[in-house]
Order: sequence, then C-alpha cells, then structure tokens
Amino acid sequence: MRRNRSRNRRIAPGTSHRRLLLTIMQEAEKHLDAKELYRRASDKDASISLATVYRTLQLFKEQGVINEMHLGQARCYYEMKRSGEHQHLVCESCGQVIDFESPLVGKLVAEVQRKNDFCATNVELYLLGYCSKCKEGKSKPERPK
Amino acid sequence: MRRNRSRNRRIAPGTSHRRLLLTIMQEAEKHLDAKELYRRASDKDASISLATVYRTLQLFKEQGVINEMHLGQARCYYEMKRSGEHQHLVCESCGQVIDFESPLVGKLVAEVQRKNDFCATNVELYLLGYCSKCKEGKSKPERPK
DNA sequence: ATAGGTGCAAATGGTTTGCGAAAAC
DNA sequence: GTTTTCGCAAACCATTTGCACCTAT
Repeated sequence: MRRNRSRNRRIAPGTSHRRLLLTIMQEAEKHLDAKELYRRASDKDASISLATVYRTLQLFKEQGVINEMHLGQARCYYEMKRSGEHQHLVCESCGQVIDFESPLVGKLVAEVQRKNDFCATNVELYLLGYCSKCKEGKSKPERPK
Repeated sequence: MRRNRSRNRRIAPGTSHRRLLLTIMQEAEKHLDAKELYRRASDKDASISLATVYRTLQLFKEQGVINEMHLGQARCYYEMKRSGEHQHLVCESCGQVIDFESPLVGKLVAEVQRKNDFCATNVELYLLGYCSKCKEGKSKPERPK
C-alpha cells in the first residue's frame, strides 16, 4: 500500500515518533484532534512535541493515510482512512459524534461531478443537530432555530 | 419573518451599522468572509470596526438570518439564508466556489435523521476538487490523492 | 557527511473579549 | 436614565515556522 518510495520524504512511519503517532491513530476508537493525539503520544514518549504532531499529521494527510475533518468550528479532527466511507452527525448538545453512511452520498457525489464537470477529491459532509437523547430531554436547549 | 421580539437583543438591523452589514450581505453576489464584509462596510462607513462585524455576524447567525460555512480551512464564510438550499464545490486549484443543489441532499438528510433518530439543524456539505477548467489544464497539480 | 526530523519558542491569522465611551430607546 | 452597541486594543487558540541541534543513513 505504501506509495511514492521515490519522493523526498520518508514513508509514513519513518521514525519512532511517526510510528508512535500512526499507532495511536490506528488504535483510536474515534477521531482525534491534534491536542488529544499529542496528549496520548506524550504518555508514551514525553519527548515528543506538539509541532511534531502537527507536522506528522500534515504528512499523513499528504500521504492519504488519514482524513482531516472540520466538524463545526476551529480545530480539525483526524482519523485513519478506512475502507468504508462514512460521514458524521454532531450533537450540538452533548458533543457526541455519530458515524453514518449511506449509498446516497456516493450517488450525490457522482451526480454533482457529472452535472458540473467537477472532479471531487474530497467530500466534507456532516450534520449538526441533536441526538436521540438530547432532542428529548431538553425542551429545545438554546433555540436550535 | 422576524421572530423573538421578546428576547433581550434587538431585532437584526437595530442600528445603522447592522443595517449596513445586512444590506451588504443581501447584495453580495456570493458568500463573504468577515474581512471582506468589513472591507465593504468600511467603504460606506469608515467608522465601523472588525469587532462589530464579528459580533453582528454572530448575531445574524443566532437569528438564523445567515449561514456560516467552513469551506475548507481557517476562515468562515457567510451568506444570507435564501430559499433554495444549496451546497458548494470548492476548486482546490483556482479557489473558485461553485454552488450546486440536488434533491439527493434532502433525501439523504431525511434518511439519516430517520435511521439515527437524529434531529438535524444544519447541514454542512461541500466537495473539494478540481473544476472543469483546472482539471484539464493541469496534469494533476499536486497528487490530489 | 548529509538530508531529513525535531524541539523550542516565536510568529500567524482568524476570532473573541474586557472595558469605558457613545448611541439607542 | 437604562440598556445595548461599539471601537480599541489586548487576549485567545489552533496551527505554522525559523532556526539550531540531533539522528539515521
């Protein structure tokens, strides 16, 4: 699976730091942000720095090993690219992130590419709202509008 | 259309600054980021400050007058909420943003809500890739992966 | 020895905020 | 006269970068 052996930079896990970061990403039960990844990495190797985490995340992204997602606001989240493409539901109340997948996504992308003569390299799709628990308990937390 | 007359804050265009910002948003041919909105507002009223632009954008957002979008990275873009829901295609090469709409989006949202017992208040969907012009000219700019 | 990787601290850049002054009602 | 808004400058925060040192080859 590893490509571009010829490029200037080393293959993904070229150093112990990268290997560590890759392992953590692979074992992560969910997507992580840079800080959380840094936190987990620090537990195993206190010498690692946040800058390295960012640089490595950048590298993994370029290599297509991970996906970067902007679920809402400022910070980005990352997860390993796995077989099944999926999207996310973000609960605005409890913050929970739920995965989902639907064949409609593929259809939609295909249709859009065809109609607009566009070549998509990346799909960013998520729904903000309230999960089953939160939409009941709360009597409309804060005017979801 | 204006709701929540009872809330503490005034209805959207309560001051000349807000009125100005609202007008600019309405007349904008495309989505703007805070800086661009500030630029345009400054042309008409040099006394306005960036902070006011941000605070007003925040207000409009809460009131449901505008949509906030994160098309890719750091900064956010805003546009008036209009009748036709639509999504965006972002060309990674020329930066152009193309609107598109498809009934599949509605179907998808409906399906996801039903299957996950989720209540969506907001859909964020955009495709990154290459527009018709760019995907031809360039022989794959930088490994779109 | 040499290119690439890393830590550290400083720099960036978009967005937010505290505060006292000004405007709205 | 209160309440809300505003300008200003400082604060925030995620991310990026310059630079000198380190490390694997």
